[in-house]
Amino acid sequence: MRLTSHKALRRGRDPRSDKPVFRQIADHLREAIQNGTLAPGDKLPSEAEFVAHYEVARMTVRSALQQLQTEGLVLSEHGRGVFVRPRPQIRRLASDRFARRHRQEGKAAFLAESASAGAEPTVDLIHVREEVADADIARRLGLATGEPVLVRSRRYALNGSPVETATSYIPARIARGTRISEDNPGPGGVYARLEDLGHVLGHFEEEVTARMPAPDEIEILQLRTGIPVFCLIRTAFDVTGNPVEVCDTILSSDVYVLTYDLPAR
Amino acid sequence: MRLTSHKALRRGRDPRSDKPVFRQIADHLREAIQNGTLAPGDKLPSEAEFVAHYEVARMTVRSALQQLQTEGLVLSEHGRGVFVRPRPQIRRLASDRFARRHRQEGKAAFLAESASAGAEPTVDLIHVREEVADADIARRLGLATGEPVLVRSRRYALNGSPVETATSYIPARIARGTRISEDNPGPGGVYARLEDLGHVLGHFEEEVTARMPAPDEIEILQLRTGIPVFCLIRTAFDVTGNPVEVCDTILSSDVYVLTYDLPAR
DNA sequence: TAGTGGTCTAGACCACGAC
DNA sequence: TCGTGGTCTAGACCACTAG
Repeated sequence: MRLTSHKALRRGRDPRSDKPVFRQIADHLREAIQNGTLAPGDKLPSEAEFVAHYEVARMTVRSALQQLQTEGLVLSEHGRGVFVRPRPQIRRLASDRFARRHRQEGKAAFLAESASAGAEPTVDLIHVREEVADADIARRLGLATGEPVLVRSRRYALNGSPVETATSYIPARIARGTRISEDNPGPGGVYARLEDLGHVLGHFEEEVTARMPAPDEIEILQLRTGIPVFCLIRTAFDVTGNPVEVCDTILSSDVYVLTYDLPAR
Repeated sequence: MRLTSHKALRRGRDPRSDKPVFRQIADHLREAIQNGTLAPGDKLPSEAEFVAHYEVARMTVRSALQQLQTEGLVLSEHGRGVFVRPRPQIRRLASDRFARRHRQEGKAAFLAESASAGAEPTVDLIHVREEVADADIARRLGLATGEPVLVRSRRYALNGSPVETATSYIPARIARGTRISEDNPGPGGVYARLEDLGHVLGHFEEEVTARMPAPDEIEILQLRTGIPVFCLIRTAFDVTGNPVEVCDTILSSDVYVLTYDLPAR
């Protein structure tokens, strides 16, 4: 980026504006990013260059850059510089992604979709254990208080970048002693095993919320500042209407577009 | 909140931690908020009190508070103090919210849901005009380039607080000269009028993304720092599979839970 | 080693809110 | 008026990256 002259900004506030100086600088840069003057991946001028150009203190420049960072427009790399955030490859999650026809191809949902998108999927951080369900999970699964559930946690990555964590809860009375309790539940995943066991799936209910990530989520998903997460809580019901599984998923929101089909009647 | 003594934090960094001081302060406060020591609505100690307690510069305290603000945990009010963010009343959007049986009650979706939730709904900022569709809208509506669309913009509020903006795009060849072009489209809303005109609705496709809001969105939805927005782009199809409307909706994510029903087959 | 961003200090003046 | 947070300055030292 070439710094053009903005005399009005020098020596304190622009008299034509009551906006704080750091906001005016942030607005300049935001506009440059949105109109393409600064393209994704481009390096911004250094803080020192901004200080010289605008004739302000370094903290004022940093406030402007911080503002853009919390908007998710730029990212800073210690020792390298500040860059316009590149747009990651987008993953679309379709509402039919748990349809039986997909399970019958023998692949779990994540692996099947990734393969078709041409990215290299990996799964790690698998923990499988039994616990007493917390109040919310127990309510969703219709469990008695104190009833045990099987908890399956895993993290999914594409081309080495984490994109999603998921934690499944299955009543222990269903899962105990079956392949669902093993690290690898086999072809088609947990849902295929549930159907093998006679719990034919009828439908799913999915709740979607969004919020800023907690520090532990930033770490596990390697998130950048300014990127919210989607929280999905999905309940699987069998054909008789009984809940058989709850899955709590955290998605990095810059990677995902969720698509749903809604009925008109 | 009563400030307990944290000698380890005084006089610079805790030698047992390589975390920056402002992060340690933020972590303390985050924990107090999450374990309930600081309840929603509570006032935090003033910056001056933190400065005296931790024996750090004011900017260090402000960095910690800024951190919590971008996480959406606290909000600051100029001249009053910093407060633990109160949780607003939640609205659930169900996937059957555009079902015909709801339209037939004669109410548009937003008003019908709000009434049942006991909140006072208002709609303002209505603009109705004809424009040339941009590339994305034209693609979704299957329009020729340059073909005009009717654009309907409005903002919805509950009990005086804005919660949602929506912009509808309807091909002008369908809407022109009908009640759809008027400010008040009549009972049941635009969808009811489309069906009156013979465009019987078949289904909707909804795309959900989340991101940090742009400054104009912060203003129009009166958002606080640290709250992402949902972006919904919904396309309405008639029973013959032709798109008849696209609706672009921005939701404040701390007010909404989206719920969807997914098929298992 | 030079340049970058990350943290921190110790002040200053201002704008807003409550009393 | 006084206490609050908002902005800004002019430095300092540190940690990371690159050549």
